[in-house]
Amino acid sequence: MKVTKAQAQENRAHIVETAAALFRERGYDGVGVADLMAAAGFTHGGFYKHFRSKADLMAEAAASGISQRAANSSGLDLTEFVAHYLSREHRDARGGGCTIAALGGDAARQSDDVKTTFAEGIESSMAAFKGGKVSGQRSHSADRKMMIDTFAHALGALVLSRACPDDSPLADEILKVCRTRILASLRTKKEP
Amino acid sequence: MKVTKAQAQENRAHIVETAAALFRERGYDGVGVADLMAAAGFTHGGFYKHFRSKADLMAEAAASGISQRAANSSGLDLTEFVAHYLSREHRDARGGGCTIAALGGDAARQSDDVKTTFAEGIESSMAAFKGGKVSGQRSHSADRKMMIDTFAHALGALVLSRACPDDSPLADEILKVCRTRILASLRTKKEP
DNA sequence: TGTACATCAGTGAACGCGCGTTCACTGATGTAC
DNA sequence: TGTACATCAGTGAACGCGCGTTCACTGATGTAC
Repeated sequence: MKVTKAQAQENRAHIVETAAALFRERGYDGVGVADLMAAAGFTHGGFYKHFRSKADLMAEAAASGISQRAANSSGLDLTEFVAHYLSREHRDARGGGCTIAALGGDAARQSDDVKTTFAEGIESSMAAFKGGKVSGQRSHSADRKMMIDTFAHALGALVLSRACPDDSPLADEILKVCRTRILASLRTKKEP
Repeated sequence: MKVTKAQAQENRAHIVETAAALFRERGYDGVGVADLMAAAGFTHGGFYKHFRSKADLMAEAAASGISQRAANSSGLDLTEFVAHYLSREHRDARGGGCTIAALGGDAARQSDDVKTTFAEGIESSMAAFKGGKVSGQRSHSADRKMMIDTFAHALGALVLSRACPDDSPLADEILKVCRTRILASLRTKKEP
């Protein structure tokens, strides 16, 4: 059962995307190679025709997940981004959501290979906003600082909210309080 | 080899504390029952004389880790807390640091039992500050909102910084930018 | 206070199981002539 | 264009290994008389 070169490449990409979603949902240790290949529609043996090891795929899936997300939000301004990022929908859809929020904690325990992927992902996510005008900030440096701060703030709110039980009032409270405050802070900075 | 009732209780507590630190360092899946018992100075068989299962211990270790941290920072005001929370020392000492930052992402994938422990931990951590005067906020509700927001913000900065490679300039930049901004924001709110 | 017995924290071998990885095999694709 | 052969993506059984958990056993502690 060989397959067209083009088809093989497509299959590979499909495995990476499936893996990215499953990893976000269940964590790196929560997804086995066999699980993953089955979810992508293959048997597990073929895995090693595409990847050297599971660790290899982890780095690649992280890169894919982050860049896909960056592409999705490239049209938005920071305000719109934050409003969606801290929505209940995003919080409850871990598999389809932000890779850094879903796996950042795990990344801290992974090899520098994976961590480098995350760092690059953070930079390129910020670059996606940098293209469009972010705000009325005076300098490039102030702009960058504001983005780092806003990302960290929103990420923390999402992680904290997700650590609470599913129907917990605290989970919603965190989301709402932080959304309001971040948006207010963005408004203040915009017209100083 | 039986042991005094008091000694047994002490041993149990020691296992929980050892587990809390190991889990923070390596994640729930990164620590085996045998590892853990060896680190605490025992053989693995005795584990089930103290705990029903590994999952049981996970919830208990989370509770222990969070409450210990809350006790440690009960003397500080929010400003001092944030300054330490976003220090390089805290970022690089995951095993001894904040349980929510280290395991919050993993908690999101655990049972509601563990999540409930985290939610209670968040509440009790805030209560530790509520005792001392947090700020010049007018109302109880504004006070609480400010604490939730500040916790989320600091947590996000820590998680984001830890997701970067060990000597990455970005890791330090995130910490510094967010520390400066959170402290500035606390100052603003204090004297309105 | 002293003796006999039950208790149970801790030991270490053993269990079944699922994991990441390897391997011989298949058969359509790609290539050489 | 047609034929013969090499390639290699995908299959599915098998591998060794470490995991969480169980179990028969030990012997000092706690208890009953």
